[in-house]
Formats: sequence, structure tokens, C-alpha cells
Amino acid sequence: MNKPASHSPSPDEKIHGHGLRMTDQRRAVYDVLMGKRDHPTAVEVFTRVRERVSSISLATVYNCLETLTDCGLAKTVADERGPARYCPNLEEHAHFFCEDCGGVSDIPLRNRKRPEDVWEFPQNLIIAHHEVAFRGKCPKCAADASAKAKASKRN
Amino acid sequence: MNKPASHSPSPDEKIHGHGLRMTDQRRAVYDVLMGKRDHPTAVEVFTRVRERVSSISLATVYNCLETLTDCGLAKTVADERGPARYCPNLEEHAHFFCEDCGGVSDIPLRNRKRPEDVWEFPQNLIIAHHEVAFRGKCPKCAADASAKAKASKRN
DNA sequence: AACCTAAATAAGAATTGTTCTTGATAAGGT
DNA sequence: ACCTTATCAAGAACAATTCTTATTTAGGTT
Repeated sequence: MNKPASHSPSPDEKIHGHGLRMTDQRRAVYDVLMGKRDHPTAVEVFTRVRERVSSISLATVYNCLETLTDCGLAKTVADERGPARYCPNLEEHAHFFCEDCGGVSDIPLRNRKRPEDVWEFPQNLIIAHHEVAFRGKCPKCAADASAKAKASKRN
Repeated sequence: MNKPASHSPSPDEKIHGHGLRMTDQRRAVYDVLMGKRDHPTAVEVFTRVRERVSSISLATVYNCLETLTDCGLAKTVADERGPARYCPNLEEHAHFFCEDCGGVSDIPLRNRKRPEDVWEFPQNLIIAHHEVAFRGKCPKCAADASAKAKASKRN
């Protein structure tokens, strides 16, 4: 037994817990997700991982991402009909998609609030999880837009 | 001027308001959405519409659905990576996806509640809209599952 | 250390859902 | 009737993802 009595499981432990191995490819994909938490697509992960594991294939990146999400090390983020994005933030949170710059950011829950408080559910319905997405302008793009509006007013 | 002074605009008016025409195909697609509000996919709409407009093509169904959503007569509902679904409920609401039977249902907001109350947004962010999806077991499938669990316990 | 077995990978084909292209058809306005 | 533009059908094209297959790798076992 080489597992300390109690601590949050490491990535390797989570993978082993599912009867799988932590390979170079899986570790590299995980490191890429953790390294830049900008919700990359599979293709973006692919190009970043290739700098470390140059022989990796896109299909393997898809496989690794699926393994990581199955093992609870990442979540997939659906962006309407665009390519899926991936996120290593395991806390409960929503996502914000900027319609101008395309950026994606995490939105945390307020203290003690639960999404279930806002909607009216039928009796006896069982909620396993939820996905919440907001769209609009991120602070930077909102500022840019209002600066531009002001400038065009001046002319 | 043949428009009454004030009433909620009819589908035809909404379409005309965008400089477009209400054609047989568009009306049939709209009627299908209104007739059975089960959030059909484009292909499901296609098969239902064909009973009325037998010559319609799938591409035209896609076009009609896009036109209707552009004109504010329907909304598209993203179901993860599966085909998009369509919904004529224009009120603000979330969606519930049953993981057992695949059914989709509308979940209304509680009185006076706002989704924005639950999450902690950065300053100066502008929210244009949001999409909220819950997943789990619908009341029927939840009942089936617990009946089955009870039965297997008895053996 | 060689061996066995199952897991993991690379490469590319296949699939799915959706959009685009093209030429024909239809509808309003003059 | 004519002109202009919107709309349509049909199928090709496309993008994202999944599947297939043969090969490689890694642990565990003798």
C-alpha cells in the first residue's frame, strides 16, 4: 500500500483508479490543459501537445481527452455547434463565451447559491448535472465597443 | 396599412418584418414545431413535414428552421454533440434532457428569479443571453428505474 | 531476461450533422 | 407580360468526431 491515508488523488491515481495507465500522451495532454486554461479545442490541444510529443496523432488527442474526462480530470465544454472545448476546472461553474473575441472564461457560483433554486422543476425529476452558458461581451470587448461608439459619435 | 395598432405579431408578420416571405415550406415547418413540442431534430422535422409538403428537401428544412429562428419564431436547442433540436417556446426557459429515454422538456423560471443571481460575474461583462441545460432522469424514467431496483432486490 | 497478454497508439477511413453551390421555380412589384 | 429577387431541390462539400486496423508498448509471469 503506497497511498497516503487521505489526500486528494493525483492525476496518476485517478487514472489508475479506472484501471488505466498514465502514458506520456495522456500526461502531455493533461499538462497542456493545466498549463493554459483557455478552454482549447481538440485541435488546439493537438498543436500544443505536438511540441512535446511530436509523433502524437489527433485521434490519440481525442482519446486522451476522453480518458481524462472519464477519469474526472477534465470537463468538456460545448460551444453551440462549434468544436468541443476542454477545461481542467473541476469546481462547479458556468462558462461565458465572448461573442466578439471568441474567448471562453469560467464563471463561479455565488456562495451557497444553487442553480436548482432558479428554475421550477416537476416533481420526481432527478438532476444528475447541468451545463450553463452565458454569451455576450467580455469586459475587454465591452470596453472596446463603447470606446468605438464614442469615437464614431465624435465624427 | 393593414396592421392593427397593437397586438403580438403573427408568424407572417414576423417573417415579413425581416423582408422575407411566408412560403408553404416555412409555414409547414412552423406548424410542425407548434404541433408537437417535443424538440425535434431537423431530420425529425423533415419526416413530419414531408407528410404535408412531400417534395420538400432536407436542406430546405434546415433553411426554414434557420429563417424561423432568425425571425424569432423558434429557438435552437443544443444537445451536446448530437443534432440540434428546435423549440417554438419563446419564453425564457431551460431544458431538461432525460439520459434514459432521450426526451427533452422545457423547464420554466421560478417567479422573479434570474439566472444572473446565482453566478458571480466579473465587473463590466455584458450578458446577451444564456443557455441552461439539466440532465438526469425524467419523472417517468426515474419511476421505472426505482421499480426495477425494487424488483431486483426482491430476488 | 524472454514471454505473454491486454492496453494504447498512429494513421487514415468512415460517419454524422450541417452548410454550400447550382440551376430551376415561383412570387411580387412595375 | 416582364423583371427582379427570393426561394427551392438536389446533391456535393465540409467540419468535427469516431471507428478500424495493424503496430507498439508496458506490466505482470514464469
